[in-house]
Amino acid sequence: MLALISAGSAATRAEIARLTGLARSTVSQRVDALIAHGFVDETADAGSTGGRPPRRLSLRTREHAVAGVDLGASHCRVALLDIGGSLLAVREDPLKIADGPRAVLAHVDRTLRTLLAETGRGQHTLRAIGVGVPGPVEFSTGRPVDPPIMPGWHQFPIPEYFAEHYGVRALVDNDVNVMALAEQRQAFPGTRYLLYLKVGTGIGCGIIADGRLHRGAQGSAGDIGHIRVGEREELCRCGNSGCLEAIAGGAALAERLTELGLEARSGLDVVRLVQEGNRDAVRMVREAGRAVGEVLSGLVNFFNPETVVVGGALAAVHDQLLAGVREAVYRRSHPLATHVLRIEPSRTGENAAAVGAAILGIEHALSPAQVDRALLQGGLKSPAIG
Amino acid sequence: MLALISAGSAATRAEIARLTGLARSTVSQRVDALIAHGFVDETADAGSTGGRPPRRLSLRTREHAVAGVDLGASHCRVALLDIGGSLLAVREDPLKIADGPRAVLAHVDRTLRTLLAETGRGQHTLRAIGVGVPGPVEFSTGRPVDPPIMPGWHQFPIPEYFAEHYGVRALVDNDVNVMALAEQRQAFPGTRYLLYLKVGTGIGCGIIADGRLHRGAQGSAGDIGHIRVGEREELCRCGNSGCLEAIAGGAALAERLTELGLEARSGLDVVRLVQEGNRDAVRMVREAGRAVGEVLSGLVNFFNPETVVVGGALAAVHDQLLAGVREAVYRRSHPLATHVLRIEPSRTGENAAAVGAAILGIEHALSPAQVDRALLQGGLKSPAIG
DNA sequence: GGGAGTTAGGATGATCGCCGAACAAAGGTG
DNA sequence: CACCTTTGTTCGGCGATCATCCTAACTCCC
Repeated sequence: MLALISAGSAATRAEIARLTGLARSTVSQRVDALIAHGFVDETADAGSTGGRPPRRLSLRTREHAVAGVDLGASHCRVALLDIGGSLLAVREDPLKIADGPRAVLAHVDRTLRTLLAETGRGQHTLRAIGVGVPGPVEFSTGRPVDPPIMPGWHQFPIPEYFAEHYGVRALVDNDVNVMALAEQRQAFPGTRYLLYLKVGTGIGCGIIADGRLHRGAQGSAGDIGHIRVGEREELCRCGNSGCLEAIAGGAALAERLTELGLEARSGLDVVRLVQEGNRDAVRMVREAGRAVGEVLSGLVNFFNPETVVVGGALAAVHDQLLAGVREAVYRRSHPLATHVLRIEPSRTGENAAAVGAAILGIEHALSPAQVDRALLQGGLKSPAIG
Repeated sequence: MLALISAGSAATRAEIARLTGLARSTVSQRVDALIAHGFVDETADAGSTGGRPPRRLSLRTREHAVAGVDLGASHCRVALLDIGGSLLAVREDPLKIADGPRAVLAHVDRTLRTLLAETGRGQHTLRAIGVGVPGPVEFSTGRPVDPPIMPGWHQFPIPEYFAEHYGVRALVDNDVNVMALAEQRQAFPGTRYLLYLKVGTGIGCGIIADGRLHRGAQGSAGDIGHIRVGEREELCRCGNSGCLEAIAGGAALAERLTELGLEARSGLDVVRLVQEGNRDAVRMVREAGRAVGEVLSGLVNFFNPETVVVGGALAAVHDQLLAGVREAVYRRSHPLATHVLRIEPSRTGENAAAVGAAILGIEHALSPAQVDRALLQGGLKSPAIG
């Protein structure tokens, strides 16, 4: 009872009927229920096309908000979206994730309350929370699993924390996964097979297969930072050598530029140098692109995606990076797989992870099961009917 | 109206009710319909457990057969299975696929009629045909797409051929895909994420994600034979160098053994030499295993499967091959991904592709949509009722 | 060997979701 | 102003499912 959430993309009763194939009467019945329970609003009439003008339906965005939390190694970004997917407010603060879950989540809690207050939304309008973390997570329980850069977070029950404070479900996933989700849902809605490559300090990959996130058996899918490139011997912090991350990761590039006597502590510095036209930095980024492309060419053959999106800090200089990536991929991958393949820079920008996390929350809140549950419970703040 | 096909795994009415959560009355009603239309048989009572003994239900295997066709570069294997998945008969003949679709399909047609006759099944009992071919296929239309070793097959409408001759749907897929399907359905039924690695003349990979075949955007997923290994420079027939297939494929190994003065024309000869204890051959297979493992370790990080199955001609010497594969994978892959990872030799044997193709047919024939259609059409040869 | 208890399967009336047809509303068009 | 088009609503009906009750068939134990 509810494929009708297509109202998310705006529709009238008659349109829904045509799209879903349901009888107009049935659609009316269900829409009435949704209106009565405060999920949907009837806005003004739209123009007629020769007959009675339809009444437009829209999600009641004012009363249904969702939060997206992007936790990085040294930052914390919280976004507030309405259930229709519009960004209402964002805030980023520097914050060491190594401070541990209690401190970090308390900060998120404070920030979220501030954002709710600033946008004039009551706490009771929050429907779900999505969280992206920089490490492996068991999605079903929302607990990090041995995350290397998140000391103290192993098995910490993040969803329980938010359930206590807000009484809503929290969905926790790897940050690269939610970025892939944001990119696919917002920039490439028709694409069913998409890879999101994040080239930042480290290198990771979010996988959309058949329109859904692929997390793999243990939820560690997409961990491509430690795939070996060629016969190279660069030492990696993982203990192996020749890892993609140790060759093309932002941290590795910065380190090598420092050895050349340049001022570079992180991937951002590398980007700055490239933008300033430093030839060593440009060469190095292009080289990194080739290394990424070499690994990617294998993944393209294996996975056969329609679209590869390259994001992360280094994607800011995508002219240089993508040139190397494309070069390697088109040289090595099978023509059938590259024939219609698109390799493009990310379009979602710095809010990608926070928005992606929020999308996780939105899709949960709008899932048939959740909506059914809400309807059965007599709605939320239903003006009429119980 | 029909999750009940679990009868495939044998069940009684009461069991079905418990498993599906449906009311016992509802189950009875639907089972009656299936019996009336000849899909299901009521066999003898089973032992009681303290109450009325249940009546066992089983698919009416005598009246519902499915064919699986395995087309190789130089062989053609046709298998006849009943709808329950039991192998009734197989036949393999040498046959050059390069003879073109007309000649090959005519041969399949003759073989299939022979098998039906030999097993005493009428042609009208055939419900579907699955076909595995050694090249890329657009699954939805069942047409090969620029298959390199199948001259004359490009865009040939295989399903139409069988629709004409038998009036049933034919499902055509890449041979590695159907082998992966056979392995997952028969040997690892609980595994949701599985890779099937075929190491034969060439090297390919079938992918099961979330329990279903992953074919990718253009249906070319799993084409890993031309992923580059290290910095090696072996020339490959694809025009590139360092391809996995050119290093570890059976054809490449045979060629190199020939250069050493040994008698080896194909992967089978390599296997024979290894079994005879030839040290060069053993070393070479182990080396090939390491090359395969190096590529596989990347795929394991990326895809995070539960199980990797190694099949194909060279898997006959899996002691040597798997040793190399495991060595490379456990050295290079992330612990989280390899923690519960199993790397095992294929269990399905030489009938894998034919049986997998037949499974494709069985699952089609038992899909709710197909069963509904059959029920609406008044059954097939229903003894009573119309 | 005959009840008591247990489990399987069948029959019946009620309920729920959905559909189709008729109808009312609201606007165009000549 | 009559007539058409399109939208949305009302209402009776149909089919699938469920809960309940009932019968069948068997075990176990006194």
